[in-house]
Amino acid sequence: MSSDENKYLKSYNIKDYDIPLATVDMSIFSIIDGTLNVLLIHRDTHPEKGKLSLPGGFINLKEDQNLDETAHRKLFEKTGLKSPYLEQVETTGNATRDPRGWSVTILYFALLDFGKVKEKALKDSKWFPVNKAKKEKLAFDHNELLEKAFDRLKSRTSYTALPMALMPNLFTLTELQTVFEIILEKKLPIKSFRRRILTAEVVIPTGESKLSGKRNAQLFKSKGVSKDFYFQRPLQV
Amino acid sequence: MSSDENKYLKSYNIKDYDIPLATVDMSIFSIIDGTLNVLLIHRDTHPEKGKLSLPGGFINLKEDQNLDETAHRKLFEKTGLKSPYLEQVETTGNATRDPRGWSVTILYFALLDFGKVKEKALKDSKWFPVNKAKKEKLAFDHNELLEKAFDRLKSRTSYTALPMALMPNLFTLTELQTVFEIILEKKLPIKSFRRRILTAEVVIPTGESKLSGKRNAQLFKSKGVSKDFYFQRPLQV
DNA sequence: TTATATATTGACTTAAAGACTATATATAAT
DNA sequence: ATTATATATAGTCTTTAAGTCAATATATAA
Repeated sequence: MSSDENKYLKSYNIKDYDIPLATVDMSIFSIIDGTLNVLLIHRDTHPEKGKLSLPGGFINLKEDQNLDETAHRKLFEKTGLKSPYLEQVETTGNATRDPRGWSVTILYFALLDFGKVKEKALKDSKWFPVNKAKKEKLAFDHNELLEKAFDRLKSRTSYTALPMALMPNLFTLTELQTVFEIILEKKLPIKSFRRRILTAEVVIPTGESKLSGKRNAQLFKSKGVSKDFYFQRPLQV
Repeated sequence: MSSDENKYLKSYNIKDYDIPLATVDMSIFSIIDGTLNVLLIHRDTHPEKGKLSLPGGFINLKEDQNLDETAHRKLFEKTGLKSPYLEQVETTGNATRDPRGWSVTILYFALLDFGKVKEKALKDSKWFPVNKAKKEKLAFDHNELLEKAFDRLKSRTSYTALPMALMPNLFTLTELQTVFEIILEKKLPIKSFRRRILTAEVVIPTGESKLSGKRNAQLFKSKGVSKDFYFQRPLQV
């Protein structure tokens, strides 16, 4: 680095400039009782005090090395989970979304198995079925953010195996299909779904089958959920 | 708004907090002489003075109402164009990418017809073939940003008609196919490509055909490039 | 008039999804 | 034990859009 640049950096003070607020917000999804749920926070500080919002907050410049760490930190605070599926959705920034001024938020969504959630009884947070959450008047522009996150999840579900990240360690293909159907809000053809999952080899048969119901079903486990795996064709619309 | 919240907002001063820098960077692509090019800037200010970088910069809290406006403003400054195709790619934020401190950048890519570029002779900016740009040592983490933008363009090209945004007003199907091939870095089957474009009706025949070469080819114009149009199936890999 | 290059179309093949039917196997009722 | 019932699982035909390959059309140039 040149001494010239060094001089510049020494005299540089970020607070001499007008810059926007920057936050990370997230839609944390899980399946509870056959319904897609999202975690909402009851805000007990200004602004928008008293309203429900998506979990999120400021980047901690000391603790967070990067944005994903901010997201993971928030996620851990609210769920006690270290490594659920996490994906960045979109960044929204404008002059009006926050009464404190120009504000930018980086939106993530997370998928997790509700059975693994540690912090089930945090007083300020609560799981809402997505359809109910959509009807609430959320803080800031969080209704739009929730919609964007859900749309992204829905879209991904039509050509990836992401919903596996919502499943418990062991699951049947019927259970997996049901979760796909919950997200897509429509029924899928059984044979087609099974063939798709099986030929893609995104799932490992445990042999150790069996479960509830009438005829027992084979139990599978996920081979790992990757952002980069795509089925050859999307599900028909 | 409660008077309580009013009081909070009055006492709120963003400069009391540690917040990251926020910038918008963009990969502006166009086709020049049968090659995919990207616009780079010769930096004449600190930091990273003297290096090449993607165009971009700070959000202007006074002028820009939202992030897309920031991106459009930058784009206009560098190309003189008001409405090329613009799409947000991803946001990168960490403690190390900018020597001034924790920094967040929202990455966009733009596609435009080079023939429409007004500002062809800006002294600080220059078009580079993407393959050459990749080999340059760009400022900050802009090599990674360029790669992300290009990867996104490539991916989109396999299941959308986005590359139409790179075409002049009138073009033949062969010319369009060539642009797809340039981006995908591989040949495509002719018959298949034409059928795909034609049955999707993303293009309007002008009747007024004719052009260079041996046998004359029909001229088409774009029906408009939409982020939300998807072919039923992606191109085979 | 013929050669050549590029444009354009016809028609067969392939792959993965959808649709429908048949079979298998568990529990519960008789 | 036998039968009924529900769910799991597999077989197979159809459909659709892409890939493949070959044939035809129409400019320009020799």
